[in-house]
Amino acid sequence: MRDGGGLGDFEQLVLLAILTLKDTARAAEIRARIESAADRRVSRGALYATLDRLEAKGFLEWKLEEPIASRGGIPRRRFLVTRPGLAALRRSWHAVRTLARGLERLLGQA
Amino acid sequence: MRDGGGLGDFEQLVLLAILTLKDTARAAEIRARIESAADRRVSRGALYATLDRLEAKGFLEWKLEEPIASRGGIPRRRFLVTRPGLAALRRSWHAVRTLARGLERLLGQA
DNA sequence: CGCGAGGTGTCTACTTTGTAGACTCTCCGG
DNA sequence: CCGGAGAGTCTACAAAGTAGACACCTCGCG
Repeated sequence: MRDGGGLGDFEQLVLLAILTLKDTARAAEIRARIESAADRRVSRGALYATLDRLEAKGFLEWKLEEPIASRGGIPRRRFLVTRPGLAALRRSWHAVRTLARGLERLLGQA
Repeated sequence: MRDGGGLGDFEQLVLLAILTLKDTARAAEIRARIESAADRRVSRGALYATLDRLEAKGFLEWKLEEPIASRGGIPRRRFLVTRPGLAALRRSWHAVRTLARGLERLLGQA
């Protein structure tokens, strides 16, 4: 499906969340960010599955943080959007922007 | 999935296309609009399946046009986005806009 | 008339995405 | 030792996306 360049709707939200969080993009933060922005519940399973799929497509990568963390020395993963990931996001964004042109008032973008 | 209020990415494009086409939203036009805006191929099967799903969810409705059409007197369906459909689209739009805030330059919205 | 062309909608079959919730592992405090 | 908290994994299924073949109608034409 989607030959490889397409993104599902949740995938888009995840990539956007990572970008806005910059270097603090950890699973928990990503999840909280999406939940507040989209005002809906996001299960951890759904998030990790999506992160895995995006990684498999080469749209994001991650590295472990220093396990120096005070609470529970468990190293957490920090996510980053790759070049291809950003490109894919741009394409999706562009398509929506193009189609929504002229409908701003109707959609209430204010 | 998505309790009923959510929209998939392609569903969003279809609703947007119908809105921009106003009263000329017929299957063929919708398809052409999406193909040019998203710059990708859209099979007729994919489009009709999505239109059916959106109708089942109550997000759009249609009525037959006068079969007066010159070429092939086949009555075509004209699609309309319903109130609930517009509301759902607004929610999706809002979520993306919120998450994308501050990333406009990066995404190249110019 | 009978037939192919062109346009509309239907159906089948399958892949990819989205999602929840239970489960595991580790470290911590008591 | 045990229970709690946090991070990530696994299972199993529902929903959305997609292509391409199929069916039907009307027109134009030999």
